[in-house]
Amino acid sequence: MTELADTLIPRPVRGRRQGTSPGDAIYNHVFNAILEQRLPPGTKLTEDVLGDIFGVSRTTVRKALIRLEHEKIVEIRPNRGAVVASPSVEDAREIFTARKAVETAIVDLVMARIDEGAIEALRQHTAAENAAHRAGDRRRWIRLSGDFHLLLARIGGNRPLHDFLKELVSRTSLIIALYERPGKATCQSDEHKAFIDALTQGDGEQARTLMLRHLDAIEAELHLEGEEDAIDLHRVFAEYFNDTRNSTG
Amino acid sequence: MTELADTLIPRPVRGRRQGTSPGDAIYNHVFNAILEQRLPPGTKLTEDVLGDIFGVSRTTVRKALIRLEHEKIVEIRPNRGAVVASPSVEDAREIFTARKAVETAIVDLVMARIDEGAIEALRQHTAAENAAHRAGDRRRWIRLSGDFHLLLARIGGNRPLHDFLKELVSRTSLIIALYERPGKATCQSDEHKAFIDALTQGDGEQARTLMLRHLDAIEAELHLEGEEDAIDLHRVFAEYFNDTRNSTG
DNA sequence: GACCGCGAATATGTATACAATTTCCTCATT
DNA sequence: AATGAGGAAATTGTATACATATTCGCGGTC
Repeated sequence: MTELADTLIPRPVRGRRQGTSPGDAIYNHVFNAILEQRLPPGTKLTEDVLGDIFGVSRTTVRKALIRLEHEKIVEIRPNRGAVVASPSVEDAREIFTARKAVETAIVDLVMARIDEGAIEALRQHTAAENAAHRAGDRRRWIRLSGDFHLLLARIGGNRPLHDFLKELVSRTSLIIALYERPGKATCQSDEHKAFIDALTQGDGEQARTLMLRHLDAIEAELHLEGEEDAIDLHRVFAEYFNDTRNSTG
Repeated sequence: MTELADTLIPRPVRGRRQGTSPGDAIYNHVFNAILEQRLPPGTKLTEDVLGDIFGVSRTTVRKALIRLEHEKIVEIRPNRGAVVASPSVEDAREIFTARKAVETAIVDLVMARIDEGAIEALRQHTAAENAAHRAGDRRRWIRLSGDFHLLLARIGGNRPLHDFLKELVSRTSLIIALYERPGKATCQSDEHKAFIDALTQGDGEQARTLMLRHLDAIEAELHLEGEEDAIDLHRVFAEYFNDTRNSTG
C-alpha cells in the first residue's frame, strides 16, 4: 500500500476525467464477451443487432467496432461487416513470440519496482484464480489467468508495454478458443504461484525463466501443428495448383 | 484553420486507388503529416475543417480520428475535439524503455532470419537516409530514420512486434518535436551503418548493444529533465498541495 | 435435377440533421 | 481595468436517411 498502489490504478489521460460514453459500454461488453469466450471466433457482429441490444444507433456501434478492430480481436471486412477475429496458426506463433519478448522485459521492470503491496496483490489474484478453478468456472478462470499477466505489467509501470500486452492477451484468448486440444485440460494453476515465489526471493533470472516456460507450456498445449477446417481447404487448393493444374489444363 | 490545408495536401490525389476507402486517405495524410512534423503536437484537428479539405463528411473524418487516437498520436478529448498528441516527459521515458525492450527482441529475430537481400535493403535505406540528410531535407530524414527501425522489424518477421514498434516510432516523432534541444544537431547518421555492419558479421551481441546505445543516444539528446510550460503549471499545482496546503488551511 | 442469372431483402458506407456541450464574445458590474 | 455572467456561435455526440454493396432465394434454362 505504498506509492505502487498509485501505479496499479490507471492514470487519467492528463485532463479531466470524463463520464463513460455509451460507445464505451458496447466496447467493454463485446471486449469482455470475447475475452471470456462467450463470443467465439467467426461470430458475426451485425451493427443493427448490436445497436438494438444496447439501445444505440449504428453510429455508436461502429465506433466501438473500429476500436475493437484496431486491437485485432474483431475483423471488419469491407462491405461485409464485422466478425470476431480468427487468428491463424501463424498469428498464434507470432503472438506467443511477441509475448515472450514483452513479458520478459516486464519481468525485468517488475524486479526493479516490486514491493510488499505488489506481492500481496499478486497473491490475492492467484487466490481468485484458484477459487474460480475449483468452482469449475472455466470462463472466469481463463479471464483471470490473462489478467494476472496484465497485473504484472501494471506493476512494471510501463503503459505502452502494458497496453500492448493487453492486446496480446486478448488475442491469446481467441487462440485458445480456436486451437485448444479437446482432451488436454489446460491446468497450470500453480505456475503463477511458483513465479511469484521467484519474485519474492528476488531471483530475477529464475522469474524470467519461469515466465518463458509458462508461455511455452500454454503454447505447447495448443493444437498448432495441423490446420483448422477453413485452412484445410486452402491447403487442398494449393496442392491442386501444384499437382494437377498442368494435367487438367 | 486554412493552414491545415497547406500542410495536409502537398501532393495531388494519386491515380485510382481501388479498395482504399476515403477514410484511409485521411488517416494516411494526417499520419504522414504528423510523422514528418508538419503537424506539431497540440494542433487542433477540427472535424469540419478536415472534412472540407478532403471533401468528405465528418462521419468519415471521425473514423480516421478514432484510429489515430488508438495509435496514441491523436488525443480525442470528450466534447472538446481532437488534437495532435503531446506526450509527457513520463510518456517519453516509458516509450524509450519500451523501444529498447521491443527492438532488442527484434534484433534477435533478425539475426535468425537475415540474408543477403535483407542486408541490401537495409544498406539502400541508409543510403536514402544519408541523401536526405546531405540534401538538408530534415523532415524526410527524420521520417526515414524512423522507417529504418520499421524495416528492421519487418525483416524480423513478427507482425505484432512490428505494429507495436510502428506506434512507438510515431510517438517518438512527437517526442522529438516537443523535446528536441534547440542547439543540438541530432546527427547520428552513421549509427545505423555501424549497426548493419554488426548484423553482417553475424555479431548479435554487438548488434543488440549498438541498438541500445543508439536509442539511448536519441533519448540523451532530448531535453527531458525540465518540463514544458503547461506541465510546469501542473507541477506548481502539485507542490502547492504537497507543501503549503496544511499551512494555508 | 443442377446450374446460372436476376431481383428482392439485407447489411454496410457515407452524408446529413438535430441535440448537447463547449468556446468565445459582449457587456454589465465592481 | 479586471472580473464574471449571459448568450450567441462554433464544435462535437448521436441518430436518422439515403446510397451502395452483398447475400439469398426464386424462377428459367439446359
